[in-house]
Amino acid sequence: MKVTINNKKIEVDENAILEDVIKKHFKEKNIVAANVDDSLRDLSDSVTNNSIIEPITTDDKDGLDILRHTCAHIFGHAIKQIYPEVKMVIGPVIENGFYYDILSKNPITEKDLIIIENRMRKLAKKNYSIKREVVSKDKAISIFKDRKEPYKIELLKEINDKEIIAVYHHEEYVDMCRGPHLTNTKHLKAFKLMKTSGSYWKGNSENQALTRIYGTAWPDRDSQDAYLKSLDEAEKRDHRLLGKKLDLFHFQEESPGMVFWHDKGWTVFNLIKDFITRHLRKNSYKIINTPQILDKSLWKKSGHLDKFGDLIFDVGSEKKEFAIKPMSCPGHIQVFNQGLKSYKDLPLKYAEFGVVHRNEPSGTLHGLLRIRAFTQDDAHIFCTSDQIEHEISLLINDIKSIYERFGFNDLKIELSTRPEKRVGSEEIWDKAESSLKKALESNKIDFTVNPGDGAFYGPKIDFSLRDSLGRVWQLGTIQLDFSMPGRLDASYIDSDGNKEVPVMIHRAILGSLERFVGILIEHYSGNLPLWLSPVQVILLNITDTQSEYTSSLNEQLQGLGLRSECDLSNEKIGYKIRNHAMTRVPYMIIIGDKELQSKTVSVRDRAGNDLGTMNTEEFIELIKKEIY
RNA sequence: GCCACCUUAGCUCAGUUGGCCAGAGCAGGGGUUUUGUAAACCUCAGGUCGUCAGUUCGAAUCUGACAGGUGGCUCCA
Repeated sequence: MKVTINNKKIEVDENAILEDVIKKHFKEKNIVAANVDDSLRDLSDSVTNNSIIEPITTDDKDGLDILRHTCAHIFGHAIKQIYPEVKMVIGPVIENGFYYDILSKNPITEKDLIIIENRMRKLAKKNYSIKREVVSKDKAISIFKDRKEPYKIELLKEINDKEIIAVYHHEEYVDMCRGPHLTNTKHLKAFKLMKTSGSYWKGNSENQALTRIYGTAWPDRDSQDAYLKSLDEAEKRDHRLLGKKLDLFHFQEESPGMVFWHDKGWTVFNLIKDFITRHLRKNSYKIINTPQILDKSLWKKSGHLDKFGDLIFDVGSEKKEFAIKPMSCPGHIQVFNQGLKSYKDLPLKYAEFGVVHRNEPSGTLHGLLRIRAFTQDDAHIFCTSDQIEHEISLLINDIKSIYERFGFNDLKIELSTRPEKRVGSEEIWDKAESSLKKALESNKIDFTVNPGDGAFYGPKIDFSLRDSLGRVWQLGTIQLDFSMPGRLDASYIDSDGNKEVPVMIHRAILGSLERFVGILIEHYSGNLPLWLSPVQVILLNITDTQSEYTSSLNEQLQGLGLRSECDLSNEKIGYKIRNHAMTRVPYMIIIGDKELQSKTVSVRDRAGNDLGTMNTEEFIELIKKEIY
């Protein structure tokens, strides 16, 4: 029998298994599986004639996934030894580790995690062999019947009769898996159970509630430590923590999911809002404002009440039933409907910093990132179907340049198509989806398609960005709507004098301004760029002798429109520097007798760099340059 | 909304198997100090231990309900 290894034909014994062949030809110790003719195989598999064999190590993505998958099995092995009555559900690999869903009568607490983890460690240290066995579907069902694992049987029932079913024997524990898996537990050197969570059978909240245990696993201790350290780093950047430390905003229980903005946070919020407003003015948007509360009949007509009624806050008044607006679009159509519109008026762009309220389930709330009242940088473009492609092209480029201004260059763009719950005919959806696709393609944009993820009224393009920690945030959205204008009686007169229904494009660039502030805080770890810093310069005197000069400099800077403050308190300079560096003020100016005499300033930045002594004019030039 | 966990001074946290007036650091007030590049010193004040109910001679500590929060799940127009 012959196989190809390293581009060389090699003679091997009949009945040889992959492990034997690989061990003979490769020195690496962390080989966990094999790639045979471009498919992953267990090392215990037999060698097939004329195949091309490559080793897979824990340094490979596939090898690491195999290690993590086996780690999930070891978790199963351990928990069944400790709690034999637990039912195993599924245990897939995820980013950085794995999880296992189980059904347990008793809650699994953090103490249990320690106990289970210790048992896993003990099992891994035994360096036992993991045995793969290929079985028929009936055999597999009987195995899991004996083991009293109803969920495994349910999963088996869904598997095609012809598919190969493998079970893996971990001493007395048996799990089912497509594989491949480690052949020995000796490769499991670094793993940790992280947390528990609730989950549902098949991810459906109507189904049986299960317990999910998350774990992480790595080829060695160092890479695990690096991962755990990166989690700590992310925690330090948490916008909720920094929001408190930097005095930006707070939440309190009388208004769950709604922000109390403090002056510094509100300054950042308004700087972002002003920036977007300038963009709107430059691009012929009309900036409007519509009521917070509208009669429920309007929401009924728009279709929102039927689809999203649970998330709408109700308000009663006398005999009328109102709803607090969860979106601005119906309001914008009311403005459009005032006065007769001609095709010459199109495209007509209405923008609003609309404050919307959505009664999100309590469990979903998360700082500024998921709240119940937020401000959208929302706009609706009324246009003809011929104008769609051009308008979408403009938007795509606007969105990209705005993200870049805030320091985000790594974008991800997705096209979402028709969902199950939707309004409008199939023809309308076909047309809508194809115009979005054309706009993306003509701009040579890389995008992925997200089938079934569109809004109920039309398909959409979503813009996500990656922050400095590599996390992805969905922000902007462009949504085509061929339904709502008609439902709410919007129309224009075309060039032939006929009444036509306009197309509406919903678009948001930053999405929720509140959420965007949260993302910015985490991206910059609180060190906002100079143009967004609530306080840009802090002036510090050394002793009382310089207070007057310090105050007059402060007034001078404020007069130029800079956000500066001074700290004349009776404290040592080191103390003042520390305090203001911790609140992330970009520039500190230190003024002592030397500076007073020579009419100069001594400049320091928040990172601790001493920028030396300079004239006030030089300093002003320096920061003006940085602001833009 | 679902599962688990958390809630002690403005903030960050101690508080031993239930036991006299609940502790610390920082922040805050008062004083001393007039200070040169990331925390000067002294002193004072701060809390119905998330809320309500229960067990107990006695509850921050044990039990239950509720509220808010945290991590996920579901959801996210």
